[in-house]
Formats: sequence, structure tokens, C-alpha cells
Amino acid sequence: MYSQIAFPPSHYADRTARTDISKSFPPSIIEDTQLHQLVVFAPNAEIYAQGEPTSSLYQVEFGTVRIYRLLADGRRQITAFHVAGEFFGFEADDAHHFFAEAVDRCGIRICQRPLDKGLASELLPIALDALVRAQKHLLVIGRQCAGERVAAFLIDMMERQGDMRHVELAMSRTDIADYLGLTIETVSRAFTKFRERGYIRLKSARTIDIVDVDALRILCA
Amino acid sequence: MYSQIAFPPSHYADRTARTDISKSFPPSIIEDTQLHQLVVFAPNAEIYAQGEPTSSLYQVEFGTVRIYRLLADGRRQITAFHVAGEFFGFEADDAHHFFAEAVDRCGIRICQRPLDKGLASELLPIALDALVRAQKHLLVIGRQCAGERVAAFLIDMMERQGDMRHVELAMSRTDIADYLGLTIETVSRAFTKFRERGYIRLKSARTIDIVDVDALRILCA
DNA sequence: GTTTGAATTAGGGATATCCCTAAGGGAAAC
DNA sequence: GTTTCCCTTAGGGATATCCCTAATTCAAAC
Repeated sequence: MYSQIAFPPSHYADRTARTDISKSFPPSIIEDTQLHQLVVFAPNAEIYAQGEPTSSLYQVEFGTVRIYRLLADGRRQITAFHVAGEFFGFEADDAHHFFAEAVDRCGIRICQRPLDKGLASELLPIALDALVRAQKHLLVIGRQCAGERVAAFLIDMMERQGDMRHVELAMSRTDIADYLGLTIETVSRAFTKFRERGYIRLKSARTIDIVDVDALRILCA
Repeated sequence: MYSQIAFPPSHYADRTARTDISKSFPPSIIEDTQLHQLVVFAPNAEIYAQGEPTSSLYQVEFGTVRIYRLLADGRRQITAFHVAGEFFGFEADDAHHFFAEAVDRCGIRICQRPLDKGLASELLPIALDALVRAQKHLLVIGRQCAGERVAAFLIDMMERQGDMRHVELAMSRTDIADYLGLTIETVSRAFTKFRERGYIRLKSARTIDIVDVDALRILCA
């Protein structure tokens, strides 16, 4: 299954960390969820790998998922993070073109439902939304400097977490760097600069208060 | 319609360069093409603008189209080029999120057909293919160096033009730079280096023979 | 409370790419 | 044939980001 890729990310993903908790559910619920069972993944567990046959459709119940691709020498680009409620993993053909891993502990609903026309009309807006997101991210990575990229990332994360001027980051600086096309050091420096300027407050490296939203928004406009 | 964007690209697009040639067709053909009329655009003519209401669906009949987005200060990221046969311009909601312009003279079939379930199942694989393309391009822009990006671009163009070890580029170095997240000088230097190494032969700046495909493939692997 | 290990931040030199200017080349217009 | 204009290529200094090393912080394990 890995024949197409040079370096399978076994050093990243923990294939033993998968747990099917449907067994602990009462029978009636198992019945209901035959076609979309809930599976819990431990942090850094692999959900699927590039080259694997497509399994139809995944929805995040809780936690955060990273979608990524690798170059032969190990360079990684995370193309998307997915949080609760979001769908991912549907492909045009019968094989996955990307890797998907749990960032933190997360629950995934896996639907095996066949792709009929009804499902297509449901999936199309989701796919189109993902397309717009990816293309907007191209602008960030292709044309914005480090500070602007990190600002855009923080704003995006804040809005997806309810716009409460507060962000809980599930992912490490390495993940952020690989998402933004930067190095971990550059990401860290951007955070430090934002803190020094009073744009953000770091309760810990991953717990962030957004003090000056406007400053960040102007930066990444 | 432009209220959302800071600098409408009037300096790029020529809005007067649009021609509806259906008038010159015999009546029967006009009848047949009521729902998907062919429109010819002059080089650099605007096909649609960010913020405009969605028109359903576009298909390239001949020529090349660029899809792009702008930052407030004018920085531009081309997210995709589209050539004969390819679809573009369908959006999740009722407004365009990007600009579309003719690169060279090109004919576009514009379908006004309403979005029913049958169309959704046709569109979904196209949208998913576009999504995969965009996400793969993220890896190129986010993690590959200038030479690798240009090599990937040449390989991609060659394969889309029939894999004949020959490429006819419709777009300028500026367009290529804005597609690859580089400057025009860096793109030009990459071409020069490939020529010096014997990977390519430049009959003119836009007419290219691929001499050593493998070298280019290894570069961007 | 201490130890351990991973993640983050900091420091500083190296460098790929950017930025600015200008020369070269090729197609269209005159 | 000449001119004009735009696109492309070239040169070289400037700089943001990378790369490598090391200090610091933090959380988990003992």
C-alpha cells in the first residue's frame, strides 16, 4: 500500500493507538451506527495513509485532525486541520492522496455509505468549501510573510473556536510551521513578537488570549 | 460588487474585451446553446470578479484561464490555470471568491443550468479533483525551493499538454511567478539554470522542449 | 520533590530569494 | 528598415527566513 511513497510516516503515526469504542455502546446504538461507527484515536494515531483505499467519509466528533503530504526527503506540508463537526477524507478516486492523523485524542465518525446521487448533493457544498479554504490558504503561503501567516492562522483558529478572543491550540509549533510553510523557529519568533507588541497573551504555549484582534486582522488583510 | 476588496484589478483585466460570438452562429446552434453559450474573451479579459454573483459553471473550450486572489497591497496569488476541457467557477455559495481572467484569447462555455442533484453528482468528482490539485500545490509552494517549484510546474504543464516533451506556455513569467509564489526574476533564473544544465531547450521564452524529463522529475519528487 | 524528556524559545551566522535597476530580445506598428 | 513597447534576462546588494546549537520551560513519571 505504500509503494507510491518514499518514506511512510511510521515515525509520526502510531498505528496501535486506534480504539473502536462502539463495543462499549448498548446494542441499539451499535445498530444505529452500523454505517457510521465512532472510532477514537489516540494523539498522533494514523487515521488513514496516502495510497490506502478510500473509506468514503469521515466526520470529526471531537478533537483535531491534520491532513498532510510528504516529500521524499521528509519535508511535510499540512494542508488542513479539521475540528469538531467538519468532514474530511472523501476523494475523487478510490485511493487516498493524503495522510490523516489525530493531533490530540479525537473521535471520528466513519461512514461507509455508498456514494449515491443524494449523498453527492450533500457532499458538493462541503467539497467546494474545502476547495475555497485550500485556495485561500495558497494565497497565505504563497504571498504573505511569516508574521502575516501566523496572524492569519490565529484569526482562523479563533473564529473556528467561537470567536471568544481566546484560542486553545491542539497542535505543536512543528504542526503550525508545517501548516504555514515555515520553520518552527520562525513561528515561535512570530508568537514572541505578537506578545511583545501586546497583540496576544500566552498563558502557556498553546493557551492564547487574543488582546488586539484588530492588529492581527490588519496584519493579514 | 467590489465593496469587499481593496484594489479591484482594473489594471489587470480589460472588461471591454468580451465578445459573445453566439450572434454569429446560425439560429439552430443558438437554440442548442441557450443554456451553455460560447463566449470568446480577449487576452487579459476579465471573466468574473471576486464578489460577483455566481453564474453556475464555466468550461474552457480553447485557451488558458487564470484563477487568482489579491491582497490589499496588490500581491497576487494565482491558484490555478485551466486549459481546454476543464471546468471552473462553481462556488459553494452565491458569490465568487476569486477572479478569473483569460490568459490568452480563449473560448468559454458558460452554463446557466440550475444546480440539481444530477448535476451535483457530475460536479462532485470535478470539485474533488480541483481540491486534490490545490492541496498538492500547497506542498509545492509551502515546502519546495524555487528550482523544484519551476520543475513541478513544467512537468505539470507538459503532462496536461499531452506529454510530448514539449510545452507551449500561454502565460508570462509574471503569471508563473504568481502561481508559484516566487518573483519573476527567480523564475527566469530557474529557466536559465535548467537550460544551462541541458534539462530544457528554449526556442523562445514560451516555447520549450523538455530534453531531460527525468532530471526534472527527480528535482520535484 | 526530583528526574526525565519533549516542546518551546533564544541566539547568531548562512543563504535563498527578494528588491531594484538596467540591459537584451522579439513582436507589432509605423 | 526603423521604432516602439513589452517581456525577459542579468547583475548585485539587501534581507527575511532558514539552519544549527543551546538555553529554558513545562508536564509527566518516578
